[in-house]
Amino acid sequence: MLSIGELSRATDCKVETIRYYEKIGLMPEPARSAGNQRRYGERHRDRLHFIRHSRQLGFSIEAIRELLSLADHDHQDCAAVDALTRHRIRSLAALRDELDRMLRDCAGGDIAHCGVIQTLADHGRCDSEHI
Amino acid sequence: MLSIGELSRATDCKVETIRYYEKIGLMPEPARSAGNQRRYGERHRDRLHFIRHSRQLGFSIEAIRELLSLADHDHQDCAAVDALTRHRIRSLAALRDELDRMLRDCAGGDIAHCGVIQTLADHGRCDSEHI
DNA sequence: TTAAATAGCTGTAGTCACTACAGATAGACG
DNA sequence: CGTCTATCTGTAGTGACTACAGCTATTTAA
Repeated sequence: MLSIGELSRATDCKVETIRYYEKIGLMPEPARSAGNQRRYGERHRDRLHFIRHSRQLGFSIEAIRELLSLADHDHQDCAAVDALTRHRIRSLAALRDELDRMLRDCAGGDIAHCGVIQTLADHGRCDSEHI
Repeated sequence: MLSIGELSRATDCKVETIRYYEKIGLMPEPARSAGNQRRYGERHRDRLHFIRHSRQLGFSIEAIRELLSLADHDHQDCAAVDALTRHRIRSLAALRDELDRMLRDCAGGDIAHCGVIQTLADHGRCDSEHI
C-alpha cells in the first residue's frame, strides 16, 4: 500500500494533482488508513500512469476520461482510441511542419530578414491551419 | 480605421480577446471615437496577426512578448527568436513522434491488444520526454 | 427623423488543469 | 516522549481566455 507521497514519487505527479484527479472523478477514491490518510494499490498507480502519460501527450481530461472508459471495457474494438489519437497527431504534425518551415526560412543574422518573424507577422504565408 | 469588430473579423480573433490583450499590455491602447469606441489602424492589425499566429503555434503570451520586443528592435540578430522557435519544434516533434509510434503499434481490433492503450498505460515503453 | 437593431463599453465571474497556501492532524524516528 | 515530516480539508491563485450583465454608441430601415 502506497501513501499519497509514495504514489506521487512513483508516477511523477504532484500530491495536489492526485487529490485534484480524485475530486473530479478521474481517479477513484482510495482506501484510508486508521488516521484518514489515503492508501493506494497497484491499480491506482497504473491508472495514474495512464493519465499522466496521456496528459503529457496533450490529451484533455475529457479525452482521457473517454480513453479510460474504453480501456475499462477491453472487449470493444479500438476504433475510438485510434480516432482520438490520429486527430491529435494531425494537429501536432501541422504545428511541427509550420515551425520547421519557419526555421528553414530563417537564415540567421539580421532580424529584419528573419523568416520566423516574417512568418509570424504575415498570416498569408501560412498554408496550414495548425492546431 | 477599424472598429473592434472589424479588427476581430480581419484577424479571426474574438473581440473579448482583443480587449484582454490590451488589458495585459500585449496590444497598445488604440485611438477612440467621439463616443469612446476603439479605432484601430494597420499597425494594430499586423501586430494582432503576429500575436494570433504565434499563439496558434503554441507560444505562450510571455514568449510572444519577447518575440515582439525583438521584432520591435530589428537591428538585433535573430538568435533569440531562433532559440525560442527551435525549442518549440523539439517539444512538438517529440510529441508527434510518440503519437506516431503509438498508432503504428495499434493493429486495430481488440482493445486488449491495442498498442495505444498499452503505451498510455505503460510509461516504461516511452522513450521521449515529450512536452 | 426617429425607432429598432446591432455593436461596443466596463467590470466581474466562469473555464480548464492545475498549483499554492493556511491551519489542523497523522505517522515515523531517535 | 518529543519533534519533524507527511497528510488532511478547503480555499484562492494561475494563464489564456470566454461569457455575461447592464449600459451607451452607431448603423440601418421606415
